[in-house]
Parts: sequence; structure tokens; C-alpha cells
Amino acid sequence: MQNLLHNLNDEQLAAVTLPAQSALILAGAGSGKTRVLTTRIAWLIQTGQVSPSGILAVTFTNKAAKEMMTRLSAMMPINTRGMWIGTFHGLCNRLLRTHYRDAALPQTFQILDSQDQLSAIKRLLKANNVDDEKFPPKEVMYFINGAKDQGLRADKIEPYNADERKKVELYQMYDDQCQREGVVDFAELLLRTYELLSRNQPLRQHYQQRFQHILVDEFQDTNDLQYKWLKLLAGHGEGGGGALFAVGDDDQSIYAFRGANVGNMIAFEREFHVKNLIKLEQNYRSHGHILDAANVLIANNSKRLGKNLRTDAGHGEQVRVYEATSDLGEAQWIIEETKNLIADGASRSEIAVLYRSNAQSRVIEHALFSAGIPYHVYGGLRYFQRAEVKHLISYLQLMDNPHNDSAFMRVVNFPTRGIGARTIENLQGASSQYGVSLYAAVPYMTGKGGTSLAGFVKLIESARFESQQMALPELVRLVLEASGLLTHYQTEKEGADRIENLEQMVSAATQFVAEEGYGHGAPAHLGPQSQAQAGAAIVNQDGVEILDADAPLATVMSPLSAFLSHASLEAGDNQATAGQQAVQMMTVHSAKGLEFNNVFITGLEEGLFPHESSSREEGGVEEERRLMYVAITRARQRLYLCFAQTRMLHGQTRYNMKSRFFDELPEDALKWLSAKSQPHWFANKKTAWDEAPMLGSDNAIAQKMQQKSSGWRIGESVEHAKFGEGVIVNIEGSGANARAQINFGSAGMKVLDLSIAKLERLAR
DNA sequence: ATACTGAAGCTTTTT
DNA sequence: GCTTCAGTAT
Repeated sequence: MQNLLHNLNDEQLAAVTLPAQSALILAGAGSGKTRVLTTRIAWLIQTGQVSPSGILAVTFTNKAAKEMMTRLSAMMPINTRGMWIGTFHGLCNRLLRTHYRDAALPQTFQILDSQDQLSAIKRLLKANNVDDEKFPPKEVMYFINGAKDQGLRADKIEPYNADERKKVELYQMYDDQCQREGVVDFAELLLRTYELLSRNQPLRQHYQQRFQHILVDEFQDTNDLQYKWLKLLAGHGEGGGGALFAVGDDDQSIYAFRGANVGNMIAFEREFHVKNLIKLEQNYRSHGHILDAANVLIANNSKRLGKNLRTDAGHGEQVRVYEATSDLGEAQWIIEETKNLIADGASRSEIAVLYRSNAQSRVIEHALFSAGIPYHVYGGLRYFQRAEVKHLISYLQLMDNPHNDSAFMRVVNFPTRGIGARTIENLQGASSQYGVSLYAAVPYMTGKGGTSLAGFVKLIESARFESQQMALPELVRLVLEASGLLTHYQTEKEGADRIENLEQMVSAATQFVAEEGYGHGAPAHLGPQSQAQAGAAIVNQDGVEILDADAPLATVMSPLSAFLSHASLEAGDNQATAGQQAVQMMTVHSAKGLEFNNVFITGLEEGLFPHESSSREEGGVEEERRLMYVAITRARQRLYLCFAQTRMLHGQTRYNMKSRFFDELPEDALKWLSAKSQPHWFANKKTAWDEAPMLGSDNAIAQKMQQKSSGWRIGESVEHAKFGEGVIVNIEGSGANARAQINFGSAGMKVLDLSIAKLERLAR
């Protein structure tokens, strides 16, 4: 126990050893948050305050859950079994599998990922002749998910106009469709569990009593439903239950756009009468100048719980700032500095290039590629999202639950087996006429289409029959071949990678079976035997039998069902070339939680970062500032900020002002690298890089002429007495008639007569 | 059934 | 400017 608490600072120690009451830990970036969380769990168990089964630890990502598990098992070799550590969705899946009857779900219910959900909605709209111009599928999906994230069913929504009434109706129809097909979307996992526990008192009480300590990571990212879910499990308002230990950082709340509500932190403090608010402000990551920059910047936000990071490390180097003439110039500068860093002995994987939006990566990628510097771009398609893998999964899904129409549609004619659009249309007609799934509607079909459909059904049925006694990996192999997927890609020119991905599914299945504790060679279809065998059967005082979802997943669902949930809930890595010594490129969002010795934050321009769409939303700019705060605090030793005067975006050249965030950073922490009189495109010193975007266009040359005659240049920074700082976006006319279109940022876009307007040339 | 072609979209993302 | 997708032409 002594070693456990050893090396914790006073704040951390206080947090770890809090009494069993609700607590809010404000954990700054790099303050040892995960350490506190895991040590808290270990301390609770080792001091005998709780047994492992009394612990519920909730995270947002599988990665975070895994990390917690790993650290815990390093702390206490034996005791991790019985603890519930997982994501909101993973835990809900487990609960719903165990109590599927009470939750009114089929035992083999399947999970739709966002892709599947969207296509399910498209199908719904089409089947009901809904005008998808007026009700775009994405918007409908957004509406449904938004409602679910707030815990609202369709019948609880009061529509305020006709369009909304239609959306509510579609929401209800969508839920009915899902229920018919035996599928649930991500939000549904949460909502269904919440409703199950609300409605079923014995069940609720059982889990409330069981989980004496509920710990939540990244609490600032919880949405309304997740907070309600936590309150329910913690027995809030029911006189007791578990102690909720919430760890989060309001300054790092960057997911409002997907429903996260920072207000949950304040609500939690109030509703749980939190006496123990502990701030972890000691930072173990960044040098002083970097931390100063972060602190001063975030102080510009009004809605904060309040926190100031400090470090024992020295000031370190100043933050280096570079103004490039173009996005290409910016990329070129990043290459130069990266080379310098590598020459200084920096590891490539300790260099991160961050950007606000994915579109920015391409220019930088190109430059890194040309310079021969290995790089790795985060984001993009995950393993289980790849088309060929999804196809294979669809076959497996149909074998486990043939009523999954999304899966049916995906593979009924892939590889092609002569089932055309007309046949499908007829089938859909039969399906809605008889109110059954597409699969179940096949027997109603006659003629040639009916025959080929029957052939498809036979394929699924016989694969299921043949695989009855097979272990999961063999089953996957069987389907791979029986489906014709393998042959299909073998004949395709570019199919080699896809075949490799498909083959990997067999190993993924092997690995899964081993890790999840399924007996070696256990038949993939073997369901949870009897309820009595699964976990301990508990009878409460009302005589209701409760099955605790304690047992390993193996006893609650078949290997195949489990594997399919795994594929939906854990999309897998997106990095094909992991482990390579490469420069790390990613959006600021995906950098959250990571740290690097050297960090570039790129594209620091008004409109890009802060993003233009943020100014339209309430609190949008504050969220962008938190995003910038996250970006800055990723850096340990060196931080580079850069921006470009001109940038190609959506096929158009844009002239942006430098980001307002520069004005919010402490001057003495910054070192401006670009000279005050930065050469523009016309200056003698110019590179091919900088020149490139202006060449090859008569229009560009004509503009140059005009610019010359007026004495002003596009892209130039100016200051106006009334409108403040701005950037010249365009110049029309010449001489006395010259007029300039100027972007004054928050003051808006103005067209000014250059012979009249008093403009100051602004040197940066 | 496949291949091309035009139009739309385009901030951030995990489950 | 580039990608994705739906719809049409062959």
C-alpha cells in the first residue's frame, strides 16, 4: 500500500484517498489523471473498502479502458477479474445481453455502426416515399441521435412545426424498424439500458447495491443521457447507492458538437452536493513557456470552473511562430524544422503535426513525402469499416440474425448472383406487405427473382448448418469461401489488399476467442447455455430472479454474437503502418490525450482555427479556444505555431487573417520567426513553393498589375481606424478607382475605396 | 452489370 | 480541389 501512494503529489494523494462520497476531480492536462483514477481503484480494493466486483469504471474509448486495465493489473496482479471497466457502450452491451428479455431484445440483437444506421435511415425514407431533399438522411439521423442522447423517445418530443412533426414520426418509424430487425444503434445501447434499469426496480437496486464505487473518466464529455445513466446507477435520488468519482477537465471539453455537455460538471457538483472538489494543477508534461501560453490563452474563456497549471520544469524554449505566405510555404517550413529536429536527434514519432481539419493534411503530406520523411496520418478507415470486411461481417450477421435487413441488403447481391434492382424492389414490397424482414419475405417471391433469392437464403442456411459444430475461426473461414467473397476479390485487379484484410478476419477471430475466454474450439453458435449456468442466479426479496451480468461474456452470448458486437464496438486500428518511426499527423481532436516532445500547430488563421462555423454557434469560439488549449498542452518541449497568408481551400484561394489566438498568447513566451517585413509574392526572395499558387492563371497576372498600380497587394494585412485589423482579399479597378475588398474578421467583410479609406499597412 | 459522369458536399469523432 | 455517391448510358 505504501508503494501505491508513494510518489503521488498532495493533490493526487488527496484525490486517491477521498472518503466514499461523490467527488469531482478537475484534472488539468498532463496532471496524472489516469494515474489518480487507477490508483484510486487499487487503493479502495487494497484497503478492503470494496471488493473488485464493487467497482464500475467508465470510459469513452476502448483505448482508455484498456489502458486502465493494463495499469491496474500492473498494480495488483490478481484482482482485476470481476471489475467492470469499459466504455459506456461496452458496458451497456453487456447488460443488455444479460437481460435481453427484460430489455425486449432478441438474444442475438446486433449493433449498427454509424454507417449502418445511415443506410437503415435511407432505406426507411425510400420505403416510405419521403422526399430526401426535404429530409436529408443525415439530418434525420442527427435528429434521432440528438433526441436519444438526451434520453428522449419519439413520443416524448413536442414538435414545434410540421417539419419537426415529420421527423418525430420518422424517428418512431426508425425505432420500429430497428426493433423488427433486431438491431440497435449506438445511442440505443445507452437509452435501452437506461430504460431497462429505470423500469425494473429489482434489477436497478441490484446493480446500485453492487457498484459501490463508480468512476468516470473524461466526465466533461458526457452527454445528457450518459449523465442520467450514471445518476441512475449511483442511486441518485433514491437514497444512496454508489459513490460517483468523476474526473474531468472543463477546459478540455471539445465535443459539444456530438452532444457532450460540460454543464454536467456543474450539475454534478450541485446535485450530488459535492464537498470534495479537488484540482490537479501540477503539470508533469510541458515546459514553462508552453504552459504559460496555455494558461494565458484559456483565461480568455468566461465559463470556467477555474484552474491554472504549474510546472517545476524550467521555462524551456520559447514557442516558435512562423508566418508563411502560402499553405505550401507553411508545409515547406514544417519540413525544414522537422529536418532540424531530426538532425538534433529527435525521434520522428516524437514530432506531431496538428491541424484543425483533415483537409489541411494533404499539402503537408505531400511535402513530407517529397522530402522523404516517413509520416503517419491518424484517422481514416478503421479495419472493421473497410468495405470487404463489412461484407464478410454482413454474412456472419445474417447467420446469427437473418432479420438484419442492413446486412441482407449489403450482401444479397455481392458478389453478384443475378439479383437485380427490380427483384429487390419486389422483395421490399413483400416485406412491408407482410410486415416481415427481407429474409423472411423471400418465400413469398415467385418467378426468376424468387429463385435466385431462394438460392441466397439457401447459401446462408447451409453455411449455418455446416458450421454448427465449428469454432469461430473455422466458421469465418467457411463463410469466406462459401460466400464467394474470396473468389470475387481474387479475380479483381486490385483485390490483393482486400484478400489480405479478409484473411486477417480469421486471425482476428482466433485472437478474439482466446482473449475473451471462450473454451478452445467452442462452437461459434453455442449460445449461453441455460440462464442458471450463466453467472450467479440471484433471487431478490420479491422472488424475482435476477441474473447478474457478472459472468464472462462467454456465458451470456455465443462466440459469434460476441465477435460481432466486438466488430461494431471496437472498430479496430486505422494504422496499417503502426510502430514505424514516423512523424505523426492528426487533427487536434484526435490528439487529445496524447503527448509529444515536439508539436506543430498549423493553419492558425481566422476561419480555419477558430473555424468559421464556430462563430455562428453559441459558445463556439470558446470551444475553439479549448481546442487550441488542448493542442498547446500536447507539447512537452517544443511548440511551433504557424499560419499562411493565402491558402487553397475547397478549390478556392483564401486570404485569411492570422488567428485571434495569437493576440491571446503571452508575448514573452513567443518567438516570431518571420521577419517584420515578410517578403510577399513580389519580393525578390521567393521560392518556387510560394510562387506556385499564383502562376498559370491570366487572372492572377491581371490582378498583380492592378495591385501594383494601387500600391496594395492581395493578402496584405491592414489596419482601419474603425474596423480594426484586416486582410485584403481582392482588389478591383486601378488608380483612383481602385477598391479593395477587405476581411476585417469579426467586423466583417468590407469593400473600401482605396483613394478614400485610410488604411495603415500592418507589419506582422 | 458494369463503367462512366456529373453533382453535391466539405469541421471536429467515438461508440 | 478532391472525394463520394447516385444516376445514367452502354
